[in-house]
Amino acid sequence: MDAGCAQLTGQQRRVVDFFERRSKDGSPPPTYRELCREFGWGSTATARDHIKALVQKGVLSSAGRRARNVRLVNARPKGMLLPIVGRIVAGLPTSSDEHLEGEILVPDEFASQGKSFVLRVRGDSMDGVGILQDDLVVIRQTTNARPGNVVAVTIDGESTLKLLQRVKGTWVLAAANGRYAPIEIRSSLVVHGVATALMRTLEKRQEATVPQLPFFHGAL
Amino acid sequence: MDAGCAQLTGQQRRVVDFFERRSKDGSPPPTYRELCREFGWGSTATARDHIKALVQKGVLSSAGRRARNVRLVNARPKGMLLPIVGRIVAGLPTSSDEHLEGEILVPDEFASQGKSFVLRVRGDSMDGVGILQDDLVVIRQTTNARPGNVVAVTIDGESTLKLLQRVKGTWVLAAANGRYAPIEIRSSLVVHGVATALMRTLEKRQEATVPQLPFFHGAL
DNA sequence: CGCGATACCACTCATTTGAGTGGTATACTC
DNA sequence: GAGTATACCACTCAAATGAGTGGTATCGCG
Repeated sequence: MDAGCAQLTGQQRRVVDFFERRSKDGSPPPTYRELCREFGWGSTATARDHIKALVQKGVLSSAGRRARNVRLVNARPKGMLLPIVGRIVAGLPTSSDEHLEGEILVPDEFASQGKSFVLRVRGDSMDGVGILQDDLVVIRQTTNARPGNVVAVTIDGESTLKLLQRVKGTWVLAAANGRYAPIEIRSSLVVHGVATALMRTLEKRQEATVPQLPFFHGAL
Repeated sequence: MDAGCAQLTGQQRRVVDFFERRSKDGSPPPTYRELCREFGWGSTATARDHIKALVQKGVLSSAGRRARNVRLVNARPKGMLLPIVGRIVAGLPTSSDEHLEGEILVPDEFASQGKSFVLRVRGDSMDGVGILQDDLVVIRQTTNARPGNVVAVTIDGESTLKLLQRVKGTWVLAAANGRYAPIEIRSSLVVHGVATALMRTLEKRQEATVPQLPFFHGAL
């Protein structure tokens, strides 16, 4: 995948780094002249030579004679913004913005494929598998699920997370918690999708009067 | 914060949307002429008028006479790439790339301030508070911690997560799990930081022969 | 040594581009 | 009805820009 990257020369590496730095802080791609200024070159031909070489190596791409149209080939965002849903009302949760709490950036590893949304967990029915109240759970909208999956369902108007199980030939929705009885599948029920990932905030940030650890030995 | 956004006219809203679309797919900002082509305008003056109005309203920004230098004011990445550390060896975990597993994009909400890294959890010592084996925990590197925080520490060469507690005037590192005894603070010990967030993959994606749910009622 | 790749230079040129001038029409407000 | 903001137009122009030509120097390879 990154085969060509190893074959970059030192100077070429530095040029790509410059493109990456620009990309990160939101600046448009540099012009030949801006590259010259950055690297102290005296001729736009030098900049063009480097761009040409890097395009050849597949690191950059450009098309046609347009200003600032050189870009990094692998400039994927590595994540996607998904809506946070507080409660699933009915039907598609993303279409109605009734209980939308906002958006959150979910890493590609957690929601790469298919339409997904983020559900804020209510209740403690899943704490047996480490899913707690107020956790954010990424739900991939799908009609397929396998035993062992955590699924988001709406049962008789109320929406929760349940563990999908197969017991003696029948499908059962179970809470991962002794205090709730498993539900056999018969009532009016909507499956929204399968839980693919979980995100939780552990520490409320209050930087007020924080005590210094007395036993701290210094990590550097 | 978004006070000015409500005062955009319909057309202005459409222009900003175009900038956002371009920004998302990685294209450089449009030129006056590209805007004209997009909206069917016949004069670059029209494009300029709109840009000028939007800059005035604080939605866009531009500086000087340069090609494609108009950009969205709020085009933050909304997340940051943090290294995933498999095991903390000694000292600063991020400096040595010995046990680096890669990088992951962490939402701003989870690691907005201070230097942080991501630790992969080993062992079950924290499953009492919903932190399981193989979870990814965001650690904010700090020398400050409060009772109740989950901290990443290295004790006698081994690094784990512990619950920081204050018991009868002494500091104690406890596991959130009955099977481990709490550790009083005296031995050689390094605090790496405080756990601020948690991320977990719930479903291993295997799209092979997935059975259709027999009870599925159709969420569209 | 010749060959190719890298890494620069000076200089030119057609196009692209931002920015300006001046004008029209509509809508809303005071 | 005057004033102001929006939303467009035609036309112009200088600066910015990508791209080209031709040249130099270094380095490693066979």
